[in-house]
Amino acid sequence: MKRVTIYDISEILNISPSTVSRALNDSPSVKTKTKEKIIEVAKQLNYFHNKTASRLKTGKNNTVGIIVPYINHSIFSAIIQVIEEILAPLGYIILICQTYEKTVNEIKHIQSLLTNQVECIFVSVTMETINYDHFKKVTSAGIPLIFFDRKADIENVSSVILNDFKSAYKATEHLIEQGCKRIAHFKGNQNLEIYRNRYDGYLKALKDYKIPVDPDLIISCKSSIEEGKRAFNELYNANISLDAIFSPNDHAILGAYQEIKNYNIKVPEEIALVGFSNEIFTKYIEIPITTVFQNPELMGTKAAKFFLEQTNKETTDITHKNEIIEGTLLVRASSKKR
Amino acid sequence: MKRVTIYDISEILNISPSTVSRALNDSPSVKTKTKEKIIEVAKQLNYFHNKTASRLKTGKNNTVGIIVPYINHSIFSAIIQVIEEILAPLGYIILICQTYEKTVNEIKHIQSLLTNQVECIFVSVTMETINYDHFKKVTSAGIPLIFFDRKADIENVSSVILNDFKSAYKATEHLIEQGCKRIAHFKGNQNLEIYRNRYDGYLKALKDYKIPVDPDLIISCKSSIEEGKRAFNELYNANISLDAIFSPNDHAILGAYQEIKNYNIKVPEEIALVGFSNEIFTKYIEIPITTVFQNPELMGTKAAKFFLEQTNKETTDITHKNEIIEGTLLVRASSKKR
DNA sequence: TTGTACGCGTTATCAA
DNA sequence: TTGATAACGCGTACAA
Repeated sequence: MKRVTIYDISEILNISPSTVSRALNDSPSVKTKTKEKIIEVAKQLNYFHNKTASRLKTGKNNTVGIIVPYINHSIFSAIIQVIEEILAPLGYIILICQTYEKTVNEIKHIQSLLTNQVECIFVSVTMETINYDHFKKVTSAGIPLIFFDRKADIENVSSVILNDFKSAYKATEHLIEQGCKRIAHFKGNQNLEIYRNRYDGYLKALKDYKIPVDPDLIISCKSSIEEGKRAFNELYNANISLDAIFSPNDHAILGAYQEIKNYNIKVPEEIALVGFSNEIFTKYIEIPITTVFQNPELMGTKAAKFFLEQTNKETTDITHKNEIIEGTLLVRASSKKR
Repeated sequence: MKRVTIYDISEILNISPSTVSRALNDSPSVKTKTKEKIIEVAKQLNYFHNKTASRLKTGKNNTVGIIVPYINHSIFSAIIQVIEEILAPLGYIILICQTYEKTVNEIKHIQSLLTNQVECIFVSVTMETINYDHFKKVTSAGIPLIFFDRKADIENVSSVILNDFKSAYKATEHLIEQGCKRIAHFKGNQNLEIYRNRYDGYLKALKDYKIPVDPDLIISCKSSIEEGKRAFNELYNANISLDAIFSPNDHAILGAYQEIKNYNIKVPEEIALVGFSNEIFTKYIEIPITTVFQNPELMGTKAAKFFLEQTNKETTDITHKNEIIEGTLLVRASSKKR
């Protein structure tokens, strides 16, 4: 099926294509009467503007790309939601890509977005990524690169991340204040800055309150219900005494909770629980779980704003902003011992 | 910043742009040696392919659009996830748009996707939409239009939806089998086919089991926790006796549950609850809620497959498929009386 | 195996 | 206010 072009319209009306183009762009230098005629015919022919051609000509693309590990994970979908909400009304098109935590996919998507001439790339890096060359390609092409939630440590980029260290510190401190002394930690993938920071926040709080760090209480654990079950069972079967668990994600703490319930151990009296992310189930579970609210809406808003500020600036030199958002500890029944 | 083009490469190497183009497209008719030289220089110049130009030239766009009410609602994000998973490896770019349940946004996005020359549009229509002219523009432009979860009743489209009627019937039947006789229904927005069908399924089950339909038990309710609370309180304050609630969404049943708990009414003994959608919290709540699993992964997969079948077909005539997926009733504690 | 020449659909520039 | 023309960057038929 042949698409209708401005030439088709111009031929029918016996006017030049340039006038048609002007009319359809609502240029003031076209007589209202001609404009009306043109729009009328365009409608009749079911014409629609070819943005591809217009992009090529003008160089203005009105497109941004977002790369996340999984778009259906609550924090990412919330952030994408907000970015779309802000940019779509301004005429931007949003391209989305998923990495599934694989660096190869990240590289492919960066490449693809560059060839698509996007005006900005928003990224939350994978757990795997240790080499940042693909990101450098973006900045050296002069395209704004904005990290959210998880960032790569490179020059000339903007970022909006959570104060993971402080949030984890507050979470651990809270457990200590509840009287807990044997606080286990489900240590996340240390490739990721966020998990390193959450781990460090945990360690620092223990140190500040002069609670010895027991390596037996620190167990590597991925972000899933199954992993949380496994991690708790390892501790349980090894007969390691503990009175609290701080998990850097909610899924693992949910898994642990289910096992704890199986063993008829009381929460929070015998074991207090704190998670991270404010997943919706933490609020509605039998014993609501204390967790850290990351404010993804604010993250998305800031990220979008950073882009708009950069792109609207007349000057060519790009300014970079790195913002750290404070997390909010939501204290719920799973940790309230006092 | 001026972007690097194949002309820049061709000048440096003193070869024609066409050879550069061929080399970069890995054409077999370019000597390996020249190819290598070209790729080398391209790398040095940080060249990347301009898909906009190539699209204009070839007419092949490799882009699809997805329009949903909210991308962060679990069913939609799950479906988008799967569509991306299937199409991205094939080289497709995914454009996403949110309507926020507003027809005006739907119209704007359809228009925008058309001007973006997408090869296919996947849509889940808003609750508001009653006029389908904007969808007809898509089909008359010869672009595949594929509905998922919620469809518009028009010609020449494909769709993948749930058997909402049967799922609601099964849900209601299950309550009846548990001995419930006064089953309330949180009637959803009847603009939406899915809510009409769920309502009809409820009515049909009552009828088949010869249980009188009591209008007092049918109360309009939107999909939110607050609305569920309101709806339950209306029933409660009006002193209407009931022994079960079937809600066509999980959020409202959660709201109702919270109020029921406040009143110290026993679930499921005094009131049995059934929701719809298998939101994650239904599984982990204190009393797990019986609900209908919609299998969004399957919906997304089918939708993507429909597109691929159409687009890979050599013939120009488009075939349309309308698939109805069966829901699965997940029976949990909130309705198990026997 | 490589080069020449043109066109995809639009818009910007200049002239009328 | 409108028209003619060139150009955006690429791909391809055709020629060499």
